[in-house]
Amino acid sequence: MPAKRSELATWRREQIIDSAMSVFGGKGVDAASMKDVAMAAGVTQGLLYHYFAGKEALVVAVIAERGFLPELRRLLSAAADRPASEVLPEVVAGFDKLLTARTPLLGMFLSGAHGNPKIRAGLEAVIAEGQRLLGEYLTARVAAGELHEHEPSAVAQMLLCSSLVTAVMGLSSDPRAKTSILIHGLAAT
Amino acid sequence: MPAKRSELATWRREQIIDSAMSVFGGKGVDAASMKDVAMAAGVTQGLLYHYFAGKEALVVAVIAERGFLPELRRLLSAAADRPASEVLPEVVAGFDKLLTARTPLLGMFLSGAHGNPKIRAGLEAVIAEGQRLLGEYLTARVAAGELHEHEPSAVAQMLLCSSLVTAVMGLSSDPRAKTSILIHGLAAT
Amino acid sequence: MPAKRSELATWRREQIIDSAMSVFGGKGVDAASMKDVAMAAGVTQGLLYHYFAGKEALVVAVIAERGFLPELRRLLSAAADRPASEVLPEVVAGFDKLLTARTPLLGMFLSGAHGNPKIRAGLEAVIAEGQRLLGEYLTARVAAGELHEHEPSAVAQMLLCSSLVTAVMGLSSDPRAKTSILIHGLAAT
Amino acid sequence: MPAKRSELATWRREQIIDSAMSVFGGKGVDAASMKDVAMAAGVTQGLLYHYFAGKEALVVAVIAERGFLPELRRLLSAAADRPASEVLPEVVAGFDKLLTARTPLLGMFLSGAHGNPKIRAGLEAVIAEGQRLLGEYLTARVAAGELHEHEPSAVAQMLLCSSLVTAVMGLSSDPRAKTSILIHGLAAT
DNA sequence: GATGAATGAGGATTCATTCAT
DNA sequence: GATGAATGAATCCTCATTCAT
Repeated sequence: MPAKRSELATWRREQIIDSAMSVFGGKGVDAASMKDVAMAAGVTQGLLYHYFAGKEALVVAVIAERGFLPELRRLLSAAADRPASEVLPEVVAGFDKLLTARTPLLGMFLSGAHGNPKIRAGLEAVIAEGQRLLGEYLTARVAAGELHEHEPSAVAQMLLCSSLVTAVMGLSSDPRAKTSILIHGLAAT
Repeated sequence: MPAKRSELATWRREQIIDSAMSVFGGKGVDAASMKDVAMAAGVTQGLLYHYFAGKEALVVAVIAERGFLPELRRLLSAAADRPASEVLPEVVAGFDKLLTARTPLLGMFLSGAHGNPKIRAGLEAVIAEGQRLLGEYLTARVAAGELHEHEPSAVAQMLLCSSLVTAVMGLSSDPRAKTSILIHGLAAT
Repeated sequence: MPAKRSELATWRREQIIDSAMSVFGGKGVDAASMKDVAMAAGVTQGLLYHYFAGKEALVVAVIAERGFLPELRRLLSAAADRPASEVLPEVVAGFDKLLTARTPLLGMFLSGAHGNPKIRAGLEAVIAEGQRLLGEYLTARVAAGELHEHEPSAVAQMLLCSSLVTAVMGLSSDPRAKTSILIHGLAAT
Repeated sequence: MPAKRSELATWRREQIIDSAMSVFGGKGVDAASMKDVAMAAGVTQGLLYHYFAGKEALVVAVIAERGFLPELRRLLSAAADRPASEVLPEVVAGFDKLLTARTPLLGMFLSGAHGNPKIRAGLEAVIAEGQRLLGEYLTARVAAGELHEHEPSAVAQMLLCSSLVTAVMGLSSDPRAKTSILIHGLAAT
């Protein structure tokens, strides 16, 4: 709780966003009321509207400022010259960790993606960017002669979507098994 | 609209369930009001409560009577003696079709899975059952010598989760590419 | 459950009235729904309206056909030539028993007396009649020289009202103590 | 309608409680809707829930803040050394006046005592306390030699219950007649 | 910056009643 | 006599939002 006025303001903002994320994530965006958020943040309802134009703006702020995208980019900026057998398990494990570390946000995506276009856009961005970045890496490995020609988006989908669903549903994911199968295939001999 | 009274009653029930599925799927379970459902079904709100105990009961009825489970079972009861290279693409394509054919239900799962335990249970059942059935088939193919030893649940997750997410998000899925990669692997040579 | 049609009809009527009395008494007239009554009677809602014009008519029927009035009259038709010291305790004890024996009806009076004029009328009738009958007896005893001149309605009120309230509230009543005090007075010597 | 904000708030609260008391008393607690209360108080329905958690909380507030108990206590704190022939008529007349002065509250008790445990508790408290206080006084008069040994609760019941019922039913009560009979008895000579 | 009183529309649900079968 | 499908109005309550203080 900083002393300076302007710092206190931004601190309050962050505090509200954090509370909003956990409340929205906990009960679902629709089911959560602004009163819930206000109480969780320890402020009055009125103050919420001092910092955010409304509920939707608060949702957007949570996605924009707590979204997975920046970390996802860093995670998938895999060194293009390291072998897939090393990089892929790392990437999948990292993505799993990223998702489970911020389950409330994932809950927001799950519950709000349908009705709220803003939330949906946030979810779509994550998937599209993940698919793109992972695809780039795979293409590079094909060029390097490690992997043979294939449809990179299919691999990206299989990897990222399974992480997404397992995180959302609380299932266990096994990055090593998945990547191993993908690289060596299932066929005998 | 049948003539006999008892038939009309069951017909009404079905009609309400269908309307509920599309309304819930369209706006999300939380955002959709019982009034919406009533109007979509062309009945009064009161009648909804003559057939269903409440909103939740209606949701449960939609899941129970329009759920993917029966068709999923039929779909995945793949002949254990046919090769994976044939069966897997069929299964994935079939699952894709099954999901996209009933997008409203998928929307319900997406929007309601978080807050409503009943919906979540329905979604979990679909995933668990799919994983189990597909796993059984793969194990049989390992025994038959077509595939080498592996973790079947990892394959099932990659296949089914990617179908799930692509259907939900309206992305395109390529069953043939996915299964081909899984069987032959990505590694060069 | 009699065989003949007309008997069955009257039997049903009684059955409905009994169920209505206990349901109305149990939850209060307002809080009890016609559905509650129908279920308690083991009939459909529709049939209720075959026998009674509506909820109010059912309430009136319960009061008219299960009311305290007939028994109250029999009870208070005390032999005018028997001494008050004998009659009064009998009467009060009898009234207490009458009230507690049909608590549901008492509950109806309590909960419905205010809003529903019909119920209120029923309650007023019981009180007025009790006051009148008891007053007559007391006047006779004054004439017989057993009691001195007094206001009979005051005695009736003290006796009957205390029975009413104690029955309603589930308190214990002591008829012998009350009547003894009334007859001999509280004053020392 | 005070100027300061905090005063206005408490004023509103009182105003709502008053309106609630008269509305609940007028139509009965069950029959009266929150809308009725809101209109009577000249506020919107929503505001009711700003001040009170719900209908029941409002009922409880009315009983707690407008109940008879405080005044009843003051009334029955009769000087233990004054003779019963003086005190008793005063007390009964005072109780009569107290009850008739706040008929709406009495109506609430009458109509709501059955279903609502909170209301019932309020009514029971009034009766129990009245019985206790009056009993204490009578015991003191026995000790003073004015009255002979007797069951005080029987006297209290006869006095208070008859006042209660006559007030509820709008009957006339004659405090002097009642107390005179109680003190001197009915028996001739 | 911060409060909380106030609003008005909308939510799920219940209910007495009717009527075709 | 009996059924139960159907109605529409009413009920309690919640919510996002505004604004004077």
